[in-house]
Amino acid sequence: MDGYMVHGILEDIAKTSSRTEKIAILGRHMSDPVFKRVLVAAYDPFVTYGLTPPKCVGAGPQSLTMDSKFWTVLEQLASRTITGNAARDLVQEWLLDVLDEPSSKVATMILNKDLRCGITAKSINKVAPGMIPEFTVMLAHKFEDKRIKTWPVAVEPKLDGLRTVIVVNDADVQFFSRTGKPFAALDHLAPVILATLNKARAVLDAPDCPLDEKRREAFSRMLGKHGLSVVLDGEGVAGTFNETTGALRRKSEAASDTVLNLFEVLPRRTFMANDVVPLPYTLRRAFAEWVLMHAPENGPLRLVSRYLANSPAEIQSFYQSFRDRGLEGAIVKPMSEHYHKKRHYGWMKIKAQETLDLRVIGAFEGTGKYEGQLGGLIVDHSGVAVRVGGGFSDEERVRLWERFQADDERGLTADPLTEAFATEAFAKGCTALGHLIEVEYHEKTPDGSLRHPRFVDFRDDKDDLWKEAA
DNA sequence: TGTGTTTCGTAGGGTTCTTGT
DNA sequence: ACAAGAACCCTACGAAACACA
Repeated sequence: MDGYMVHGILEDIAKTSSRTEKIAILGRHMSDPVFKRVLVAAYDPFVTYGLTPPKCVGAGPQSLTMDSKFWTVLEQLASRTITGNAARDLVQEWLLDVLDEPSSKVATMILNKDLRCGITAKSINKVAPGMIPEFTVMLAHKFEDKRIKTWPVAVEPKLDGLRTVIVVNDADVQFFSRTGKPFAALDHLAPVILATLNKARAVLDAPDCPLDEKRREAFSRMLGKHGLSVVLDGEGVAGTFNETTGALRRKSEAASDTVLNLFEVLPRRTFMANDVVPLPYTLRRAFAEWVLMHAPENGPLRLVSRYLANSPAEIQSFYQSFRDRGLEGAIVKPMSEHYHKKRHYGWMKIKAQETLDLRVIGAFEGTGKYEGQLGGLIVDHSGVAVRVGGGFSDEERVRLWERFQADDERGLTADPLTEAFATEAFAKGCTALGHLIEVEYHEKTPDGSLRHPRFVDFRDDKDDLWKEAA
């Protein structure tokens, strides 16, 4: 197979909107080494190339085959042997002068880490299990009380930091983000983790172990039959959210003030090899409590607290008490649910929803499938221009982009961040600019912007200027 | 050497379409 | 008919790496 054929197959996959059909096409070509290499190069999340390729179409002589030197170029980019302008120039040369047109297109898509045909690692792994490495953890859905079948449910505080997953295999301790990227800034916590686990192990093995035999057996298996073999899951917190992201990503120094707020201690082999760790929350919680009993007091390892709620009202009151303590929200966990390595209703989050009515001062075009449509609206939030890019339906993106462009041609001259802007927009009959929209968001950021802003609706009804005109 | 830009990563917010129950 | 899965848009912000004056 060569670049021409790969490109043809990707076009076939792009053409059909049916997922089963996409997977069937993938399956027909999965045995080809070039095709496989393209898929892995594009979708392995642990390989990145450190640049955005220039938009250019090749007219060179070479096709992308197994022997192509382009694979070497990719390796050099991935290992950052070649970076910066040198990387940019080399890539441009390959895309323009070396590779032929279809191969150049495929190469560009690889560098963009997106083959533009409606597939990702999930679909590929369905056809060829394990081909694309995936690192997944359990995530929470939004809270819905109809999901609760039995009471009580566990309610835990939700902390605002970075998800941290710690893999312990004997004396080897590694720290990962929720997507499997290493957190080297936490390596200094390995000794305290090992000490805690070893202490727990010693108590289990002692003749005067306080646990009954059945429980001792179960905990012993969960801790690892031979040596230590567990995965700890929790939230790393080092100050505010921004301080935490900074500290944990920093390579130059250890994140020494980090507290690991742990909520799971899972058997490592089961975690690594399966999509589900088939142990009920109650057992996992009991095990985590018992393991972390052996952590040093007031040290960096903490077990997140847990409360039991017997009604939706009790859940809300726990949530409110967490908010009053300055915490981000609550996680609700039905007691019999297993640990699923995906977004699952076994965990449900409750978070604050704030809303504001803000004036539209601009707009921007979308990218990808939203090219030529609205990417988002820009609003004035007490002098700070905030980009609101979520919450629109596809239809609204088309309509609003047209409205904005018509407004744009009216040639507004006032400073967008002043009161005069709305007056001028009104005088010139704008249909988007100068109007109020309701924006939902998570919180105000230290810079006076909004975290996770999304569009709700136009609110001319709340705006004297436009209300009178209507 | 300092300043600005790009890339990548963290966190999160959504809509749309297909498939499975 | 409804839920779940998958794909793919969008945000703010920090660190690192690089470009350029």
